[in-house]
Amino acid sequence: MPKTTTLKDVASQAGVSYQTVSKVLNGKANVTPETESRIWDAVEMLGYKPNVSARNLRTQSSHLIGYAWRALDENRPVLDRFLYKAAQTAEEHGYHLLTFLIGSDDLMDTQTYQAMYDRRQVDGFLLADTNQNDPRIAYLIEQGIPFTSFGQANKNWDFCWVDVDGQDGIEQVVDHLLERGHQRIAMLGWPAESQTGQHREAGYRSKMKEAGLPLETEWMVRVDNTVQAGAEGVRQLLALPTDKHPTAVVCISDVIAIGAMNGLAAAGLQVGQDIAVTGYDDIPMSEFLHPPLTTVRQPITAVGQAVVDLLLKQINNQSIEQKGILLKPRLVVRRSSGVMRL
Amino acid sequence: MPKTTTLKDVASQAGVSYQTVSKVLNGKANVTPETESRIWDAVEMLGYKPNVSARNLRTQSSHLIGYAWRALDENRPVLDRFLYKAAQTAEEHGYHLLTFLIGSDDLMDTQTYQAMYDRRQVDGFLLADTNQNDPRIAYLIEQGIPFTSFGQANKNWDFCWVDVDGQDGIEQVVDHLLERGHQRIAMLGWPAESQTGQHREAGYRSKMKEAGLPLETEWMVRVDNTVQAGAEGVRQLLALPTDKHPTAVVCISDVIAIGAMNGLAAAGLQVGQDIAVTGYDDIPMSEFLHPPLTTVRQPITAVGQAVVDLLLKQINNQSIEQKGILLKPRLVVRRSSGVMRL
DNA sequence: AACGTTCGGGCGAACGTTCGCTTTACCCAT
DNA sequence: ATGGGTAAAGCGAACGTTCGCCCGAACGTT
Repeated sequence: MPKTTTLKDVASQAGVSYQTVSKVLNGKANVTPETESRIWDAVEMLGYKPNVSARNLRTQSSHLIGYAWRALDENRPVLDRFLYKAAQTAEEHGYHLLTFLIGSDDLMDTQTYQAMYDRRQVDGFLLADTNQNDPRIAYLIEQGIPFTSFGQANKNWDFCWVDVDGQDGIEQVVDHLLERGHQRIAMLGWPAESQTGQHREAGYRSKMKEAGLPLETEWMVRVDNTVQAGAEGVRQLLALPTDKHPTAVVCISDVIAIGAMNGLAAAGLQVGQDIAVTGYDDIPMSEFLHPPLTTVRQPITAVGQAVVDLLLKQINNQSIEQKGILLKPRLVVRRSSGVMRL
Repeated sequence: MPKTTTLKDVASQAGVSYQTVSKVLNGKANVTPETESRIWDAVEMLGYKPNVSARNLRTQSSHLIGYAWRALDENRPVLDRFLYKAAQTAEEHGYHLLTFLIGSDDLMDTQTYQAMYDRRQVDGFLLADTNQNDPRIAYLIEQGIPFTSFGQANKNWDFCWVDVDGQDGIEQVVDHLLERGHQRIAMLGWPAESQTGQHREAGYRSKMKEAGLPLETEWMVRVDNTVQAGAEGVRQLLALPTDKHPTAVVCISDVIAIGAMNGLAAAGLQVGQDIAVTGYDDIPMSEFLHPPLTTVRQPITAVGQAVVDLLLKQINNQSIEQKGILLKPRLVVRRSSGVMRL
């Protein structure tokens, strides 16, 4: 193990005190240009890199952002993109992402967050997959711990979040289907607890209502976010009497849409021709499905960046002009929503 | 900001010196049971949590494992499972995963690893998506920095790795297809640089040879790991003269298999009936494709665990009985490999 | 000639641990 | 009584920084 070089090594090389080296490195020094360059030369020569533990101890901060993985679910493609951009933004500001695991036990989970923060292992948290009344959020607010969430929560809570306007996204989808002449539009949504699901569902309801179309309860099917559940969902729709068969199925995610497309193909229907299917997320594969999937693209990288920006402002006690940021998604039309035969 | 409680607080509460508290907490103390319980009570009462920065500074270790994200590629489903289990195993030993980003510039990348380690920000690294002669591996070996990789590399290099026997996996696939009577078996592989791709390809070659079947060069198509490329791959196969059309397509990954299935469906072929398709990875969706995909399931969680175990042994200077671990995958038969009509 | 000011840089202290060595007190054998 | 041994806990130092304050020299002013 090669001896690690410290400030003192650099100092004796440059012929100054080690504290002066520290100041120069942090740009807080008042030194002659030649002393400064002597110091930089020494730093370069010895390949000095500051020891983060020492710095963290002194500055009482870890320059680490905690992010908890709850489980490996079907939403990973979205979360991965989110995390990637978040990590990138964090690094631009000298921070890194620290991963830890939580389960599904609310009490235990908040304790995990608490432990991480109490030990000063992280300076703050990033949350995703939050629910309405998420106990983690309640806890973090109460403790005054810096955090930002991807996703809204209880309207009465005051905290930083970034979200994509799911209602708007589905409204764009339904508008698109209405334009193509569809009237019997069904929706495969998520279980009712899901807050994100509720927002997207609201988009479906509002546009159907606006178009003067009936909100048939049979057309609103709630399923888990898996391919299998999507296939099962369309099976339910196809079990309806023929005059109630939808001509379009709005799916709340691409994963479900893939299941729906499989299920419809298995029933002998040509997606994009006999029936329209739409998704949500624009996962990489969507473009290359058979047929390519009409879907909604969320500005995930913008979310990742905004979330980290907001978090760092909290950590560094900077003023925050706007605590909640709602971004608009964008409809991506492909062949799965076909052309309606009128 | 509530004042953080330190060893000294606990000590004065328990009426001992703070160093004694430290010893008790680390199980290195020689104290009367009653003193010990007084200390534990104080710890409990004040909710004391050790400050990791201070501990890290003192012990010269960060209890952090570095993992670099190279990019968001189609292999994420596998890497996510790997990472999840790695994080879990790490936590069982008091370590956490620290994420950082690298690009594709070899020199810059090794510098990033170097910087992370020199600052003592991490105690070691986990690598994935490695190539033959990966410069990161060369660098880490040379510097004597602890690391373990998911995937082998240059046979002449001496380092810790865990891998899944890709040759064996594809051999199982080909055996399965041969049993079903297939003779005209094609393969969609990865670009020739990919070491993992080479291993899997070797499985194809060896079994074809063993069965006395010709290795037609047209049946070996190399494509990128995307759905699109898979579809393009089968298009090439279908462009062959009819008597050279394969009856089975062995795909090197599920992602490519999905593309292949799409491409075949688009050409009017019934996968699992007119032609067999197999994948590799058993991504969550495979089971629910149309038809369900015959594929190879890798023991990814075992890999994640083994990789971390090996790394921690290096970090803690424990003896390592075996530096390279090769695990066997398992064939999962579903309907996409159909039943050959003989 | 005596006196502020400014510049360049040194110095001590502290962040919260861990760890090895010392000290105190007590017990027992001589 | 004296000494040796051990158990229990204290003590000093160190890990590598950052930060505020102090100090000496050089300078110009009255």
